[in-house]
Amino acid sequence: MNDALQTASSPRRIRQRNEIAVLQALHHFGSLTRADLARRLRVNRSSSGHIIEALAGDGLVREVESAGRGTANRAGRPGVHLELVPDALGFVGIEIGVEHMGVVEIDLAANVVASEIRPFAGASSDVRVAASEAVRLVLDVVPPERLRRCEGVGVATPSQMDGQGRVRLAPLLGWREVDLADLVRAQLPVRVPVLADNDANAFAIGATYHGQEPPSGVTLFLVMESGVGGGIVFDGKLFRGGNGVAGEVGHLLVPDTDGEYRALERIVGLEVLLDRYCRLAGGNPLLPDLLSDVAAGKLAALGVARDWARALAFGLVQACRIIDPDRIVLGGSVAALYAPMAGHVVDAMAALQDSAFLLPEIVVTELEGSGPAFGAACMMHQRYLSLESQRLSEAADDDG
Amino acid sequence: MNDALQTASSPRRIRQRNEIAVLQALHHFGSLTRADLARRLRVNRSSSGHIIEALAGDGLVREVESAGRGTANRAGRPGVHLELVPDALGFVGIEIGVEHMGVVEIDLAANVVASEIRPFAGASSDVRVAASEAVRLVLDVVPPERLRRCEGVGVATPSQMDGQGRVRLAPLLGWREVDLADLVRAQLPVRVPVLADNDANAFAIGATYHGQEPPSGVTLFLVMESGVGGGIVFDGKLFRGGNGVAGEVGHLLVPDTDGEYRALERIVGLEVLLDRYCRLAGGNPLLPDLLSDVAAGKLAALGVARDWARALAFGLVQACRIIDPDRIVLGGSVAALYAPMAGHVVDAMAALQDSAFLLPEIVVTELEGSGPAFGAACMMHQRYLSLESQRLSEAADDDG
DNA sequence: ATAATATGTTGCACAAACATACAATTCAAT
DNA sequence: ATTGAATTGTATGTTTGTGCAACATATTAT
Repeated sequence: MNDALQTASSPRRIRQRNEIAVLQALHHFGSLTRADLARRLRVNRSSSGHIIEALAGDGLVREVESAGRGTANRAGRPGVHLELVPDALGFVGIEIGVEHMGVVEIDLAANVVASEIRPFAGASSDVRVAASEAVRLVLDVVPPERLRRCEGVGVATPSQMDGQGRVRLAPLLGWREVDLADLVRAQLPVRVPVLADNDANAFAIGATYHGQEPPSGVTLFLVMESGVGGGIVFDGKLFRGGNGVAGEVGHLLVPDTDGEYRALERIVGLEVLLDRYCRLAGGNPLLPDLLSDVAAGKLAALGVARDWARALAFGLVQACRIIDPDRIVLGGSVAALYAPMAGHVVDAMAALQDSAFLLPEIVVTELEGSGPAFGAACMMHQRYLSLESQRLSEAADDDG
Repeated sequence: MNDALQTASSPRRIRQRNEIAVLQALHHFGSLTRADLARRLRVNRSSSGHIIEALAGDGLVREVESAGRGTANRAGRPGVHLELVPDALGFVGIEIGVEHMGVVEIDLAANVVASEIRPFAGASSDVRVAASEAVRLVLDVVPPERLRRCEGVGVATPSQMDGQGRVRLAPLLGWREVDLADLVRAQLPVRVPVLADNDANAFAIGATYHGQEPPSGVTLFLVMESGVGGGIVFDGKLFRGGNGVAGEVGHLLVPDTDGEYRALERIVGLEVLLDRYCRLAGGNPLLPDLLSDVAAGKLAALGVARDWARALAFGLVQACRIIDPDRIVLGGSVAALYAPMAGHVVDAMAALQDSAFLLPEIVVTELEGSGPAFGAACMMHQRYLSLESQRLSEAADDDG
């Protein structure tokens, strides 16, 4: 992060780089032959073989047993397909939320191997308590032998982080200026890299990890619950901004129905939404009620939903002018309202912006288990596949 | 741009990479010794020497004659300072504007060696005419022997570009779907890389090039004239967005004094600003008139300026929520209004945003000559110092 | 003057990729 | 069925570029 500009190559770091490129390629494309890899990485076939040999020796890569005969439709000797060894390594993600705490463990192939969610009174807990609770949950979920293979622990919290992963301010948890990663690291029985990040950022990375396509372009990610968080993913990597708080779409100023400007999350957030519907329709509706009423075409529900759509559209248009995403991904429980209102949102966006601009594709993700925890694990997975830790740590740093 | 993810290293490409790292370091820090470079690039002193030897052989780097005795305040043999050979190479930037056309030539040290601005009826000219006019201007300004050393030509226009440098739409020039770079390339008598880009983007890169500090963080750049363009620079590189139209701050929706929201550039743009002042104060004021009236404390002028400041602040706050810049740079003639209104803008921003967010530093640049043309030249300079062209082109591409 | 410290250069070793050749394996055509 | 073309994986030797250690050099401090 600090030497973003000038990176020099050393004689054996070149191999490190190529091994990582192979791991990345295998991760994104599932299974490739040595010759495929040689073409893709622009190296000689023999070099590809050497690199694979080293990775196989480390147990990270293996040959696919019987790849099926479907591949051999071309003349020439068919190549042997290679794949990552899923359980060679593991990565753990922790989400510390306001009401719950979640842990997800993924393997080298980014498959979820274990996960659990547990109630936790985050709003009234000290940071140290939260950290030790989180570590206990990890130890409960991840057996010791898999923990030994763990190559990274990520912690996601609803908080503003500085660039170095310290918590600057977490109003929902009542924390400020704490090195959460350090606390967790100290409690863990194994010595692994621990990083903390914003939950929306983690969620964003997790959402891009599902698809197997090699990440490219700019994706704006929104998590809509009580608040509205956001993250920007650029060519598969997080765009954090100068102070680590980029993508705060929920704090965009958007005109409300009364003409006043408010933060977007104070218009389209869960509580506000239900509160408004309650005022029109009475009762004590929950989100599923609103959704079914919208589906049933009830006027009050449609009115609330239309206002929601208009505010969301305004915020999205603003964000599009700044970062020009080619994809917007909506997550969180409130995102379920998008499906019936998609037409309204798109129409409102088109009406609000200059016709010369393109509208990005907008999709909704279904969030399973703990999205931020999964994302936090993915961030460590991504980190492992990008020139850190691993064998590079064997070189002793003796720089002042 | 396409292989953003997997890059592999070859055995002699490592040298290429290190040579570029040396050139970058010398560019950013002006003059360094071989030992300085070795430390900074984390290579051995002997390797540093070899790399310098090769670069000196190519005439790109030379030893500084007499560095003055100020350096030798430390024990030990003093190092020999090295510097880029400024006139070893050149880069040309062209701006094709609505009313004028500009050319700037810079050298390897990014110093301006030649520049000229010429009137040009861009709004009523065909693309081909514009391209050949631009090339003629280049040939007039850059003597043949320097053109032979040219390593890149950049073209900046007020237009939406796609990711590959094609003009998608240029309403001010009446163009659409043209490969401008290709047209210019075909007319040039020498074979050099030619790239086209948005003028605000070019301006942004040019503005970051002035300071000698190594670029880091996120900078939002605004050019305020009749319209308001913008660019985002992230660790010294442009953030273009998914479709190449990121940073369009001028199209942000901002509440006007009448409560309606409009595109920012339709509130703070030059013509609108003067028009409003005219309505209040009468006459036919120009920008300097408004500026001096503001300085003199005339109420009408102050009122217009305050409205301007409020709208600008709103737009900036919105942009900050999305990309979280640590620096905002204002350019263009209208930026002169910022200095007297800085307090108002900052206060308005602070009032509009959550107190948890930091306010970025806001500065104003003085624009000399043709900013976009200079920036376009800088973009080619930057490209040369970043793993393209140069000796890498000697490898024949035989990939399908 | 001598010691200490830092720089630049030189000779040698090593790592890793490249180039080429060759065996292996499949499809297509005679 | 046999041959030929195409493609993969591996083994040879070569080239390149860096790291390491030693040394001469140049300057400051004692």
